[in-house]
Amino acid sequence: MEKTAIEPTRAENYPDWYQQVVKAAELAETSAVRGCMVIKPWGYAVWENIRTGLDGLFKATGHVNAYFPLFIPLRFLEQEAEHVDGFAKECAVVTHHRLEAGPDGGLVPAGELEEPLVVRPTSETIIGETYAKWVQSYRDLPILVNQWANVVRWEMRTRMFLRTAEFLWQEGHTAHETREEAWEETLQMLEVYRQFAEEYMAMPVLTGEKTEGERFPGAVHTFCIEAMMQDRKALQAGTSHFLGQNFAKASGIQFQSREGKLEYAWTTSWGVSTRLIGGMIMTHADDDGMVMPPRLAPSHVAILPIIRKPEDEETVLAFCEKAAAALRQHVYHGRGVEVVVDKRDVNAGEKSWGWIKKGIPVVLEIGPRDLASHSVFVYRRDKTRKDRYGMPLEDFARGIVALLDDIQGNLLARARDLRDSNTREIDDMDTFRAFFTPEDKERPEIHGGFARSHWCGRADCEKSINDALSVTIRCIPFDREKTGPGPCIVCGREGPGRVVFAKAY
RNA sequence: CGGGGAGUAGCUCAGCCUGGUAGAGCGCCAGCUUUGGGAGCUGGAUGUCGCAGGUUCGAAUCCUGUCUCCCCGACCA
Repeated sequence: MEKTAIEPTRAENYPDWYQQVVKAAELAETSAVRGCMVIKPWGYAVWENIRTGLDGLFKATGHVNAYFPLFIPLRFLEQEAEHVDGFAKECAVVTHHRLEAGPDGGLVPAGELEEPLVVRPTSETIIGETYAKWVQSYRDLPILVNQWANVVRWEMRTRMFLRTAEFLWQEGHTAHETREEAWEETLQMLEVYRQFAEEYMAMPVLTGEKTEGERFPGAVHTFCIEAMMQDRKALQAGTSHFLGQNFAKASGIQFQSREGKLEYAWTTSWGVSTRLIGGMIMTHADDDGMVMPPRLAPSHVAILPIIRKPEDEETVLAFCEKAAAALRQHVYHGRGVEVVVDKRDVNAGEKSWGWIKKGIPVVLEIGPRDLASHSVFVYRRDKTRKDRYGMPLEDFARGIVALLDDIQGNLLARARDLRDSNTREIDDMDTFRAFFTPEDKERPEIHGGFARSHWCGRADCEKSINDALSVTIRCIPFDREKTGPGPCIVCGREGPGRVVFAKAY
């Protein structure tokens, strides 16, 4: 078997493989603070690209950015009962505003606050308070604001990018005059997420609604994009919430309507987080490390000068710079093609494996022999190292945008194949149970996937499956009705159509 | 927060059961060799053995506490 850059491989130990990829690709590392990670430059650049891409889509749909406080007065959180229940158990609370020298030389908190402040786990309440002031009349609506921020949820169990105590995200908060308008907004933003996931991340997603049990605390309806990872588990990659008038009532967002009556606004909220990076890793990375979809890759092309004799150095480097300059003239989806010429004085193998592990879409090797033929030696990250080929620089440069698009398309197609080939319609409990049970319980192999089965709509049936198999309903697809009615996989009562069951992150 | 595993050189880990004052491989540094690709040889540097107490003449090793990481569970983006 070929030696892989990442050990263990996905098949050997998926969770461990994931950790090793994060490390080997230099995306992030653990920090001195429990549950919090340091996002390293290569990983942060991915987040910057996610932000730029999404921000453009938000602006295109009429949204603007603003910033609200990190600290939320405790009483704000208390205003919406379900919301409190949902977040109370994972809040970091600030109770003091000063440090004083303690008896044994250390520092101790002093100056207790009259009212504790909660580090935002999400901002519905503080933004609601603000909107209440902004909104007087129907003329003040809609409010279409997004915030790029960090939030803190004191999680019991953390995992790099997928669940950390502090994470970066985007939260959109909108207020509308009518139910219909808020409803449309909720679905519009879900569609933005779907488009972003598929077109930018090359990560195919299902769209649909969450069941009551999986709903955002305080929301009336929660919609989601749901992706399948390479271990066939589901990842909730983004959510869009229709909040009805719940938060408007809690925060007092009222306005005088066209008829002169005082009414509560209809609000929505929607968000995606640095978890998307975890999704990208588990969708595309392989046993040699990260595989970056070109549209979000920090850099597109790494050029490795192959210098064997000192006298070749000058001419080879000059040709590498020439190649880089030629590539940089091309524009890839609104962004100049980004090229790194890796002149580091480390050995060639380590250098090229370094870029493979980082997942850069294309590696060019350029040595003395290429100078004469004016050509480059090309490796693309979505193919094997055996598929490398040489070609004239001019042709390569002319085709770079098409090449990146081809890689992007390949990654999406590959991910879609994996998902589709591991999605099954299942109509009886024995098959369902077998689908979600590993053959080797001591060392569970990769198994399961998405099961499209009938469900009667009762929380009891959902819960019994979760209790027995750790499988949950990931989403109720919008096209559910198309599959026709059928008997619930658990109780046999008729339901209106199939829903998607899976193990989840 | 419950169960399991682990923290020893930059990295991966051995040593711990049966206490005697720290090792290997990789990486790093130097020299030579090699030269279309994760190189070879020779030499060298590197550790308050996670942290704090305790037992002991003596602790990486035994005991207690504590912190962190990983896996499973409950909870969650």
